[in-house]
Amino acid sequence: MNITLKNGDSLTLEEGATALTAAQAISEGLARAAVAAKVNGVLADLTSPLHEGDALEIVTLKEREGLEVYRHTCAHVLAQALKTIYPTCKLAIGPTVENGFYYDVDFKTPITLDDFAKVEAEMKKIIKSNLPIERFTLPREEALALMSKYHENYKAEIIRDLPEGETISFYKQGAFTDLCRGPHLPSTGKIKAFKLTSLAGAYWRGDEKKKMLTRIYGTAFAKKEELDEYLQRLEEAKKRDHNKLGRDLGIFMTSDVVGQGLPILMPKGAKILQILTRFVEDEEAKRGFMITKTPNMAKSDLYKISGHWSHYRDKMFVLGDIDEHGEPAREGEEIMALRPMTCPFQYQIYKNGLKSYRDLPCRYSETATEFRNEASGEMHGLIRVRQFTLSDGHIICTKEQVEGEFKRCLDLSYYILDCLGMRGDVTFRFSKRKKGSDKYIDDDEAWDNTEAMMKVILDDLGLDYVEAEDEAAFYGPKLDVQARNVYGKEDTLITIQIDFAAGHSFDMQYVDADGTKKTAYVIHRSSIGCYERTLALLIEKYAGAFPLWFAPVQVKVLPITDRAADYANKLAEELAMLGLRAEADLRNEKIGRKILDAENEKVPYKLVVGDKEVEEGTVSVRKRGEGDIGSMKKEAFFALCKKENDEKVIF
RNA sequence: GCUACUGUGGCUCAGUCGGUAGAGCAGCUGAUUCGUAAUCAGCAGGUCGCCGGUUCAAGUCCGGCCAGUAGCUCCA
Repeated sequence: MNITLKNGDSLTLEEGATALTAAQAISEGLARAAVAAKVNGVLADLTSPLHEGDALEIVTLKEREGLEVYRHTCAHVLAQALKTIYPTCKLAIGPTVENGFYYDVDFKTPITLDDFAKVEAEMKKIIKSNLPIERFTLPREEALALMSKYHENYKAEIIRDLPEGETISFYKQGAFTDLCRGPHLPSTGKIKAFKLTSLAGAYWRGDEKKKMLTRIYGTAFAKKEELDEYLQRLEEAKKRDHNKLGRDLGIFMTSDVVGQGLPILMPKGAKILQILTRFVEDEEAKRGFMITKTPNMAKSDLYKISGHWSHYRDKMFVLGDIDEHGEPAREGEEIMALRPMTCPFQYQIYKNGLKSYRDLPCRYSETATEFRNEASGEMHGLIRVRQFTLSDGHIICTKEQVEGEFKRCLDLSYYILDCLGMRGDVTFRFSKRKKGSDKYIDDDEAWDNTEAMMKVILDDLGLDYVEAEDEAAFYGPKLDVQARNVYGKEDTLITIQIDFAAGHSFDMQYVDADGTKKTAYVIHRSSIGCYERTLALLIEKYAGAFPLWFAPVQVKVLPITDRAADYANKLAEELAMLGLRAEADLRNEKIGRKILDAENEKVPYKLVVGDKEVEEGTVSVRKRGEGDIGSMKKEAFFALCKKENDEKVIF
């Protein structure tokens, strides 16, 4: 038979040939490197038989898909090892993830990290025996029978949920058989470098009402060196972790007696946030936003109108005793709650007086502190907290204005991300509802219309986005601007949302040109996101070495002896008068020590001044990352520093 | 909230088999006034996260709570 290869060549093979024999026919090296194949564009086992006219592509570990097959097989080896050591454990699922794989297992008695060595040793044994991996399929009933023979009720549940007519395949290696779609390596001996990395709990089928299983994470690479390099990179990344670095640099702290999810911003952290807040408020004002200052709490009445009382109450800090229906526990008691968002407050401003179509779009914005009672296990440094400050804004406009306003919001966020140097670090997510879920306002038509409207806007902007089901707000779809932390975990930085419901629920209307009253649309948006989270990502991005314009201390003046102390103080004052942030280090220490400390503080510029500089009115400049860049007139340094500050230079 | 791990002076870490704590850095005091990544000496600093239990004796063993970390669920 004849098959075609990726490069267009055709290859003649004997009947019954597999992808592996085809690879062997091409070269022994390719056959050794091969881990899977793509037959007519579909990823398949190397052992899968070929047919006349098939298009074949050999997949190796150089390809992403090859590495995934490799890791997936490694997950099966893990499962086999676990079954050998703990025969009573039940296997759930074992897929690959971005940097490795995991297997969810239901253990009779939970295993601990100490057991990893034993499990890894068993895995090595399985790899060393180089067991051939065979695929076979079964009809549904027989598949169920096989799994019940092994007491694998999780697997049985998966089989029952498979659509009618779906092929049910299994992979067998030695005495171990697992339900799996595949593909897999041809034998276990192909695995060269793997490691079990962590242990965690995970709910069966991601449902917190279902049983929590034990998830064992691991990773695998083509070579030992690559594995070591990966582990090394992970260690390096941890050094940038904002939760460690932010504390070391005196940016924030936490206190047991203050409480979980309530970080305390220290002078340096507060300074950075002040700089960012002023910048954002000014940029918003330039773009037509009106600043507001609304209360941090309100009566439950307000949240009842917004829908938060029914959709969000369990996440709110409620002041006063309420029953399970959210009603006062004692008749007549007034129930207040800290605000989880700003929207309903700004709507009150809109509703203060009749609005004309000439008043729209009405753009409100506020540096707003919000409170959300997150579950105790959710908190994480500055990324996930219970009290946070957001540049929160709402645009109330006509339906026709939604598109233009939406684009303006994204423009502003782009500008801010550019100034922070983060534009290249973000990805976009179009967050939609899940049909039929009771998490969302029940109005299919409005949802369909609004999601379609947002899609048109996103496509028109040519945005490269991923669609995510079941990620919308309860009142409408969102465009989420996503960023990753140092561990690769993704979080939402900025969000722009279209709300079709608020206009109705809050009765926000305007008088149109024809004299009739119409209901307004609302865009919820944040221009920089939550400041605490943004700060966390900035700490990690720059490893604490912030660009000059938002560095808490921009210049450190280092006098060599007491004789230069007055000059150093004067320099710091002159810089302050120019709106720059400078400190003089007047400690009785040698210059080398002062430089070291300033370097560790990650100050962008250090000015070394001694008798010579005092006499000449010069400064000897050290630039962070470059060292001594020579001496210059103090005015020349002021100009250079001011320019870098005003132009918001990013490096 | 769930699973696993962690918690010793401000920071980084020692602390054997249970026998009431040790170092370096930082801090303070003094000396030194020094030219580009750690000057020297001395001093002080800890109810071992908190509460309870076992024990003649607990930093060490057990339980509960608090806080931190990774993951799940949730989410800006």
